[in-house]
Amino acid sequence: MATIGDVAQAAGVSRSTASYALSGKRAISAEVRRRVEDAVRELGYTPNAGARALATSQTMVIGLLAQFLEDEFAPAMLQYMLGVSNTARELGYDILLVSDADGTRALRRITDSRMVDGIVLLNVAERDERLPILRSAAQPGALVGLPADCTGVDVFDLDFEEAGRLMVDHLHRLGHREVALVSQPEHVIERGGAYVWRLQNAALEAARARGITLHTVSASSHQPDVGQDLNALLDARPGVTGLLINNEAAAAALPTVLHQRGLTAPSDLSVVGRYSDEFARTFSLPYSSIESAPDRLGRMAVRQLVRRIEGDVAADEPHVVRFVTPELVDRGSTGVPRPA
Amino acid sequence: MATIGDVAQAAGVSRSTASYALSGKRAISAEVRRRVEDAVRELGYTPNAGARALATSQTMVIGLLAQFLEDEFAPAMLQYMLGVSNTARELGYDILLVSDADGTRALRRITDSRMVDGIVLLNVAERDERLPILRSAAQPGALVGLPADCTGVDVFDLDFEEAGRLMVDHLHRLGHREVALVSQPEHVIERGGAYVWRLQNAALEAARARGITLHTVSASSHQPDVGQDLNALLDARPGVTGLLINNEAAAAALPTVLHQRGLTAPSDLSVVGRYSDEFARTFSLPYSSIESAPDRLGRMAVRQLVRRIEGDVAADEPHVVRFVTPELVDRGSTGVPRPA
DNA sequence: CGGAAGTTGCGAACCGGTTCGACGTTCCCG
DNA sequence: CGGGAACGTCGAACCGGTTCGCAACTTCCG
Repeated sequence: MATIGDVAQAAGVSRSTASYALSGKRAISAEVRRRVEDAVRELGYTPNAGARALATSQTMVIGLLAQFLEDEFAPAMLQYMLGVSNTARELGYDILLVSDADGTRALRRITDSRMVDGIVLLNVAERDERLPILRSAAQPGALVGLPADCTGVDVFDLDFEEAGRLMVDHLHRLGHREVALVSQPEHVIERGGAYVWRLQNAALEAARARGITLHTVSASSHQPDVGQDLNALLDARPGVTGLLINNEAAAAALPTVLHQRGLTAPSDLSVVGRYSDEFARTFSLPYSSIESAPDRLGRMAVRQLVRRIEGDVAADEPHVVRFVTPELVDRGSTGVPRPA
Repeated sequence: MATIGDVAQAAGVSRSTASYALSGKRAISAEVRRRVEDAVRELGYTPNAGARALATSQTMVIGLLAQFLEDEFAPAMLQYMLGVSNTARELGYDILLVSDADGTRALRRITDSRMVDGIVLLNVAERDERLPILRSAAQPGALVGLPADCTGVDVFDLDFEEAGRLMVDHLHRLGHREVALVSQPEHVIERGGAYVWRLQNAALEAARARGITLHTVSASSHQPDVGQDLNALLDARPGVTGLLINNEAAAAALPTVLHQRGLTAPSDLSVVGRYSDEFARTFSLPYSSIESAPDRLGRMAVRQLVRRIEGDVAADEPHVVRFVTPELVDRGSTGVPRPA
């Protein structure tokens, strides 16, 4: 492999001159620049990433920490990952993918060894163990998901409170008076998936304000349990006319369940989910839903992270906590409640 | 951040001694080793990855090229990625995730700049444009997917021919005489997804040998087109008693389609898919299927790749092309054909 | 015509590791 | 008791870039 020394020799200049000719950080005569560029092309020179990282303390790599936990719905995570990855490439960065079960050790490893210039954390829990490590790291960090303590990092998340209100309001306006909300499994909540609570509490609050009944249940994220959970719910609450689904697996399982019970949306039951449009298309989900905007969140996180890495933002500029406003995508799965 | 120089100073030895004490590549007295290790702990020393890469020409990073193309089913890819990522970590390697649309440029970039020690290619097409680049790279490569030309790389794939035969045999044994095979969209085939042909041709061959009729169709990989494609198929071929699904999106859409038509498996129609068990659980798919073993394939690819990276295999040892034998997972969606 | 300012390129140092050759000790054995 | 081997440590060189300070050569102006 050609080094910059080879290029310099071929162009008849010193190594430093070759470097400056390529980086443009000092004035170089047109003639010399041409000779250097020719040599680069002829030798097929590409700078060695390790050497450059050593010299500049910049790796042009962003660490992406994605935990694939039991009881969590993996395909939903993929969309965040792609949002992050694509945006990073647009900005000139590569992605180091860390899917270790032990996120804390892995995080320490890649920050301490200086493999990355910054970190994106997905799947952030309320009291995320990775956060203290990230705060004490030399590299900036951006989160997708809202922890209890946001100091020292930039945070991006869907406004789950607003999402909860939106779902309830939508059904309320159509005339529904008894509705059920299907949430993530208990494990996810215990592990600190605060977004489940945020949506649920706001939904309960809105239901109370509007004077409608809202039943809340947790459903599994696995087959066939989730189907049983849904069936149990429908058995136990025959008066329910609307279903709010904040659980991807439940949304994916719902068509089959409704089919088996001979029910159709929206004539028998109105349904509103919370997932991305991409997810809906992939899984053939015919339900209106709150767009969770994973690609947009990933994009925002990387944008801000790169601004910090490149020092476009003053070191003392306060960190941001930014919420994406949820929007309801109408797929025609809601209507007036069936007569009792 | 502490450097090895700081460690050496704190331990009262030279940098080289500190290095040897940590690597164990030369004999070091117990006393000195202890002092060095104490200093490491005290200072929180972690070697700088860039410096080490420069000195050793080893980055301990594997490049993972995953293309997320239009008309391909993203969640299926995720499982290959996780198989690769988890195995890599077990063996001490990190993963550089490359999801660029332009895989060729990206591949050249990461190999030439020496960011990675080896490459895993997913989603390999019959005449994959990335292959010539990979062959001329200094790093070894492993593929998941079978290209036309396998020279210079290690190749791992499901035995799709056997899968096709298995599907046909299974229904034939149950007494089916008219069956349809739903394949990937035309685009996937045109782009070189040879596995579609491999399965289909073997299925046709087996059908001919057994004297049963096999209709073949391509279905879209998007909603709602794929549902229409399935409906069109069932309309056009009322005599069909069995369905073979080599298309993840079609498998995911099938429950809804059958429901809408008032059909149930296996009493009205026998169904066999081709996807992983993990996929079936995630998507609530109740159909028996040929296990596509993405985690196993990813694991095999990384294992062999690391063997080559670490020189455990002679440089002239021939490259391998290894097929995983498909197995049918019975989920009770097949039975004797309904009487005409 | 002399000196200040601007241009252009070079040499050397540095980033933080690894590794080779050499050197001083200690130990064993003839 | 002398010589060679084994052991433990060190200094220096190297990996391949970037960057700082300086010097040579022009150019311009008073």
